[in-house]
Amino acid sequence: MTTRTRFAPSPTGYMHIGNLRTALYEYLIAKAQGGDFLLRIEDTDQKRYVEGATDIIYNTLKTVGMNWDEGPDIGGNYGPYVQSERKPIYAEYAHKLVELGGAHYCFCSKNEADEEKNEEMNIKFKDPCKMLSLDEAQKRVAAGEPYVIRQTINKKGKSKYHDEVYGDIEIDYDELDEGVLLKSDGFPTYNFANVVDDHLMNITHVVRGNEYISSTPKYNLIYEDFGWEHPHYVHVPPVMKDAQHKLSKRNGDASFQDLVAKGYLPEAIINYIALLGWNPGNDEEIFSLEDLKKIFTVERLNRSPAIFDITKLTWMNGVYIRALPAEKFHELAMPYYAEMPSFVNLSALSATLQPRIETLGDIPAQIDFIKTMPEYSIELYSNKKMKTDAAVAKQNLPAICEVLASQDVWTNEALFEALKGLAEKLVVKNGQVLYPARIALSGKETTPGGATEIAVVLGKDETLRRLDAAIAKL
RNA sequence: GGUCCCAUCGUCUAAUGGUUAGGACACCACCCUUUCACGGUGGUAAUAUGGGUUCGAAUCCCGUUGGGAUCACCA
Repeated sequence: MTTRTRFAPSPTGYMHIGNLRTALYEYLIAKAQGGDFLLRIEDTDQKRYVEGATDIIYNTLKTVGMNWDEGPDIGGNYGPYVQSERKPIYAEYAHKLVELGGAHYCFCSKNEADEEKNEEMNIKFKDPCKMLSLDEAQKRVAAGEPYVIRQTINKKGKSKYHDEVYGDIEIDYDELDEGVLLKSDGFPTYNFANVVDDHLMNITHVVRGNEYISSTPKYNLIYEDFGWEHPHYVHVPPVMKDAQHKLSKRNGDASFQDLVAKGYLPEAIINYIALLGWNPGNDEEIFSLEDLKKIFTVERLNRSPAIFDITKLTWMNGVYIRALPAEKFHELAMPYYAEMPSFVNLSALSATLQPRIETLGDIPAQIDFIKTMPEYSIELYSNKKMKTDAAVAKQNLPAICEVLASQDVWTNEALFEALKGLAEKLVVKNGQVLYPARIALSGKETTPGGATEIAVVLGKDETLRRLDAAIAKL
């Protein structure tokens, strides 16, 4: 039997990191076995539906390269793959479950059910409708009375099941709630739809957040009542924002698209979140999606929650940026160069930036001095280690200007040799030439690249112009 | 509150009864160096707690503490 997993998000807004990680694990479990990964949209709650949310799901999955084998857009043998389009199926099975004794009609209003509950929540809802005979209930249904279908739980003792991550789970049947399976609007709840769909779609491994651990026995009861085999369960711990709170889309944190907008690469994000709750068992930590497909195993999934650490993601993103082919990095950086003056040598700029940034979002702060020289104090020329100050600058800048003016080959190597030669001729340290030159060209204490690299980025004309201005300022 | 789950450096984690408790990020120091970064070397830093079991416990068992989840006509 081929392994089949599904990613079953509800289209209620942005795709957050925890969701994406669950999708990743689902994808990897399927693909590690050469199985199928499918996409199912769980839109049974019309109130929470957000326009455009499904597109975000499609786009996110596509940009990270997690292609699905079956789904709403591409079809498959087990469709439809949108739950709202499967409404008649759930109704059919719900009524069947009533016949089978696994559920019953309930005519209580929502409020009646709520009032039954103790404020301490330790009294279970005792549904009076459970006492109705099937005959009588069916008559009331036929008469058009509004109803829901609730699960019937008569079993006693302990329910047991095996989870691939948490091991054996035992929960007393008395703890289980006789929840609503089919709502009065005819839509199923998650509790029912997921069971029916996972069975009908031949899902072999159900991967989901560990908040479902305690309701899984209810689902198993439904599988049993229908005489179906239940799938393997892989419950995964949550991704946390801090020790107390799950990562949420509120508070500006970590949706996939936010991170991409901040200049994180999809490959780095995938790599990082794969390691949030899973490890390969050795010290390696840089993995492409293809690598992960080969080495992923559920045995190495963790049981405890993991805090999302943007600092480590940022480091990892830097690793990915540095590993990029120069042309590819240049292409990604281009949008950030939109305002650059025409004299700028953009490929030289990319070359100096690539080893120095960790996210693409770092670019603007690095290149701000290029478009316009910042206001700066001549104090900037002072550097103890380089043994320079404004006086040294004033002394050396004219000669620097002269040497550079006579340079025809405008490359980093050539300029560096020329200025090093000048330092030798003047019998000063390299830094006493290069440091003032860099300040004169940038007006900043730290810059991406040294004096000669910046000169190459600025081009000869602009370089000489800035040196003249600097001399005048001194 | 009932039930379920979880607990190793600040963070992600390794070590499935025997290790000086390992790695990575971050942090600090040094080296490299035309500033910064990259790269290199080194350092600070953890088994929540109390009992068992055992020759030996981070590892197995029980309690405590702390955290999380769940108890919706949300998923």
